[in-house]
Amino acid sequence: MQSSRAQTGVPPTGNVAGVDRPGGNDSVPKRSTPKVSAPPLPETLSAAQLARRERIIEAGLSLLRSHDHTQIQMKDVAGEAGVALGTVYRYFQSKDHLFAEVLAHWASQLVTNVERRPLRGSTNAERLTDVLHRSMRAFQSWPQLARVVLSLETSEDPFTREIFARNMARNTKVYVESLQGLPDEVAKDVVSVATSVFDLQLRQWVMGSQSIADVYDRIARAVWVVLEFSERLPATSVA
Amino acid sequence: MQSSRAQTGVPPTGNVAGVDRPGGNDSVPKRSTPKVSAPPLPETLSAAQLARRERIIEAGLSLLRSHDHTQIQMKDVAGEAGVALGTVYRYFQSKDHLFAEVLAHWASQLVTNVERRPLRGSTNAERLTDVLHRSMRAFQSWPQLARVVLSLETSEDPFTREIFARNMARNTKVYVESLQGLPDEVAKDVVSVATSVFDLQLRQWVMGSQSIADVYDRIARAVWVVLEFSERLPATSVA
DNA sequence: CGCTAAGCTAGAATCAGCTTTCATTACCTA
DNA sequence: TAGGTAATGAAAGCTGATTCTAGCTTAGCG
Repeated sequence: MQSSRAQTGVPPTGNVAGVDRPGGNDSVPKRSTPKVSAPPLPETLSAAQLARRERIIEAGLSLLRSHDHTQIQMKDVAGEAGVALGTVYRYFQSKDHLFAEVLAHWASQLVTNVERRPLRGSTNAERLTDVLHRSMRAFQSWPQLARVVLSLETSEDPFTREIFARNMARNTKVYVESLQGLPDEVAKDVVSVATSVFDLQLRQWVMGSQSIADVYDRIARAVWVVLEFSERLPATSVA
Repeated sequence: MQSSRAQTGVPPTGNVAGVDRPGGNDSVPKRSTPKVSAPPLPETLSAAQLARRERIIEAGLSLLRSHDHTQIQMKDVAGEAGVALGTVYRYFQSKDHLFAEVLAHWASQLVTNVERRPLRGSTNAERLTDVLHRSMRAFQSWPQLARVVLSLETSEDPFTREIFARNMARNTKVYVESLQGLPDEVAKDVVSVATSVFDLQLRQWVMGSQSIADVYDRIARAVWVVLEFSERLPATSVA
């Protein structure tokens, strides 16, 4: 189930073992059963249940149209989906998990959408910029979702992490595909940098410390700086 | 006081006006005075008060040695500092605010430290990589602080944002200074990208989805890719 | 020196929301 | 149609930040 966290040099989390509380508080470990039963995998559900699950996700997505996810309460989602609160928790481990699924749901629609119409531009830089700008535009038309992303980026919930990782992998794939004629290694590096820039710009925009115009500009600029160099490394020079 | 948030195209926060709750819940606004009085500026405090304030910050920093900030409760900090809980709130608007100051405190020590010993490397790429690696190493020896950073990056608290912005400006300055002979515009772009990469790598390491070795590697690689290009733009070509 | 407001302290009380529980009831399959 | 699983509704748990209260202390001042 859990995927990552199996690397080298993982930082000491410091919260795994409930050793001792800071203050004079000498409380007990308190490791009550973290969760009796994990939510069933979607694959194992009946049609009716899948539908119900879907309904819950769409309810969440729908509520995000007009409300920040921090304002949306689980009971609201349940209500909107026409389902009992407990039912929501049958399908989703936590609020984070639910919204991670919501995000994935939305993103998967987007990707097919992006794939539908071909990328603009004749150079790698132009194409990569185009994809990044498209992604940003998507968030721009639904800022609440951007907030969800930022919030989930630091979620500890394993389900959330899993979904999130899958999501990021998908994005990376799309980005990589916008690059042609580059050695795999180089393409990977370029995409890694592009992703970083996108991430930070998204955050700064959402947090209100950067105008959307600057965001687009910085993304374009970053791509330019990075790619124009990389394309000179291999023999094949563009333009 | 507040600095940013005055740009163009700020995204609709959606949580400013307590219009209507999603569900059928027709609760009242409940906007009791959000905060009667802001914490006094450090400059206006007596020596004894400054000392007390300092003591609180150091208590927070000290507790971070062995505990994640989410595990540290305000009362713990108060206890560690030998101060009443209410006093902590006299000096700091919120938990976020407190930890932002803790972070700033730590960072300011670091910076002077970095400035003390000259940067290694004869090229811009080497020097920038060196600074970034040093910064990362600092976090590596104190992962709890990295977590604080990630958490504060999305804090809404205006005090926190302010402190954070100042911090980031300081970092940027150090980074820029590692670059020599580059047009201002280019240097800015390079640093912007470098910062993004650093940020994402820090997050991925802290969240356990990237080994620390890979983190250093990716940073170096990113700098290489970016800088080796930029240094070819102006007349002066290195190596 | 005596007074007074502001600063402190120790605790207790609020509050908000996610999560969990539980007694029922509805549904599906063998 | 019995047995078991899933869903419902309502009502607690629970955790911690934040706020409030009442009684001391202390520094500055006339």
